[in-house]
Amino acid sequence: MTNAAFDAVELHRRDLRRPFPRRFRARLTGQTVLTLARRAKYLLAGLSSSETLLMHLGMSGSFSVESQDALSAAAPFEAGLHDHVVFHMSSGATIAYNDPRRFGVMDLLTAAELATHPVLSKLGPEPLSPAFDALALARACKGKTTSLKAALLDQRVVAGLGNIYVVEALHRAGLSPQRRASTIATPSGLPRDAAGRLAAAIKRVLEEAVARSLDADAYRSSRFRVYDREGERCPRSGCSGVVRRRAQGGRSTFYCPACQV
DNA sequence: ATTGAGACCTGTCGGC
DNA sequence: TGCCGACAGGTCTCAA
Repeated sequence: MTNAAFDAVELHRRDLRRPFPRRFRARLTGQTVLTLARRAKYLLAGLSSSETLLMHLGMSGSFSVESQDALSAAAPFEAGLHDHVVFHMSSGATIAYNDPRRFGVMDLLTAAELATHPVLSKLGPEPLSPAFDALALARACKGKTTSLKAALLDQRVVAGLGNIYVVEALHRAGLSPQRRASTIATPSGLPRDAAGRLAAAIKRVLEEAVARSLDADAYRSSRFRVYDREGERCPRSGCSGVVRRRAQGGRSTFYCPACQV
């Protein structure tokens, strides 16, 4: 959608998780999208005004795109339930943001606000980038008394991991979700073996997820190795453990007590 | 500063 | 069938 401009913007509420910024429609209308990027779980659209449209899908947000030829004067776009924002683009496309739980976010940031953003500016490395490795992970976990599970969900340690992929990566690495984060590093922040295994497991889990997401059938039918598999046999070859579930920080953790140490 | 618990919302699913 | 509680892939805030 780069190079398309916002011809019109419909706003059907004044807030999602937070209020929309002041003059949201006026500031967006007429602007051209020059760049599209992702950082952690945020989407960033760079605008011709040099502002940035920041978007987050929360838990239940989604975008749908209707092309020009799917719509007509006789049957124009009609916002459905939970279609909170609708973008009418100069390309003819209509883009609707739907979000039943409204945990999503949209904001408009000036270049200065983007650079100093209290969340964005503190995000950790992208897990699939070379900057994320055993050393980076060890440094970030050094001295942390919290659990490995909580540390990996902390977007300042590594950016973009959510509950499922943290659970999957910890199983892949053979590390207990309850284990103290500091134990994967030496006191000076150098990586122990566990840090290398964990960094590699995170990359592998995400690479596989990306590959699956490119195949609609594989994606729909896909399940995970331990997530949502309470009571099933541990999938690790040679392990005869049973997957357990427990609450950690209010969210479900799935793990094998036999092979995750 | 760090940490853990609770809050924010609506929809869906399983059990009675 | 309908009702009810538990739970959902994410942050943020607050209190210790």
